[in-house]
Amino acid sequence: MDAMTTLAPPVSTPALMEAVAAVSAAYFLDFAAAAGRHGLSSSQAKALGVVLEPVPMRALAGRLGCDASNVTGIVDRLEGLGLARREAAASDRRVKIVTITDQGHEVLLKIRADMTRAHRALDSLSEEQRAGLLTMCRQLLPLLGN
Amino acid sequence: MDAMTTLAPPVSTPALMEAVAAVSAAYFLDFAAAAGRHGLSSSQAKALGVVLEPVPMRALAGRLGCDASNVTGIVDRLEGLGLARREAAASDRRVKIVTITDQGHEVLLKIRADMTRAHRALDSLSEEQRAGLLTMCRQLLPLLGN
DNA sequence: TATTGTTATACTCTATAACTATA
DNA sequence: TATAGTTATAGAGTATAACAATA
Repeated sequence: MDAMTTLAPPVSTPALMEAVAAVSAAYFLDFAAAAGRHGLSSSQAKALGVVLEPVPMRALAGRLGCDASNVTGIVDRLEGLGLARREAAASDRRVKIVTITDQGHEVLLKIRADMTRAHRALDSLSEEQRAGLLTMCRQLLPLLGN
Repeated sequence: MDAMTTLAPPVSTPALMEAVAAVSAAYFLDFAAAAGRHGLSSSQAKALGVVLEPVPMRALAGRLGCDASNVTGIVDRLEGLGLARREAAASDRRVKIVTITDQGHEVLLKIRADMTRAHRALDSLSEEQRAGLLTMCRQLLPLLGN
């Protein structure tokens, strides 16, 4: 039994949610700003990260958490910028596979390298928030079958 | 200087970024879904959370990470739903203060309660979501000083 | 019949620029 | 002159519904 365990009491759910919200908000704003500096919307940049591995349009919608009809426009614009491309699937001719291009890969790496504020956001968490995240991880692990 | 501080030093690593990205994506999708169930967009719900304390329009824009011109429409819709209201500032007649209403407070609490339930409903997670959470916990735990 | 991707439609979010009323 | 909020505009994201091609 270490000191951390004794110091991390049953953290209230609100405190835990605050910690996650604080980190998430900082991360999202940072991500959107970094994408914008490289001429992409956050949705486009997020999609670019998903298609690092070739993904069907439908599955991409699932990963982005939006309806399939939206993916058409998002991939249209990425394709127009030369950052991704559609390819026909061999097994099912209804399916189109989205793949990142070399140029897209370069842009994605630049965006990720640009993200630094999220680091500082996590560093600047209050001790209660930090304890909340720690407790969350400890509670989730056994529930996830670990 | 207490034990918590020594045990949880500031950390900045690529693994940490991945963990933050995973938790942020999960949180955002959860938040947007919970807001939608109560008839609000994620921007509207986020704004509602900010104005728990009265906030000038300009400051609200800063907190939302968007241009001030957008806040007009967002608050218009919240006001139309009876969830927030504008009030004149006493010190500066150019300024309008946005405040949450009792009804808005109720809706916000329902949304947040909804998220807590969603986070706890691990059984309903997809395999992909489950894997993402597991990875996040494993990466975040040691970096938090455990 | 069911599924994949697309299109059409309508609403919201977003930034830019111009406007007003205050300071 | 500078600032707070609004309006006008245009581009992008979003869901719903309907459609053609394919399974």
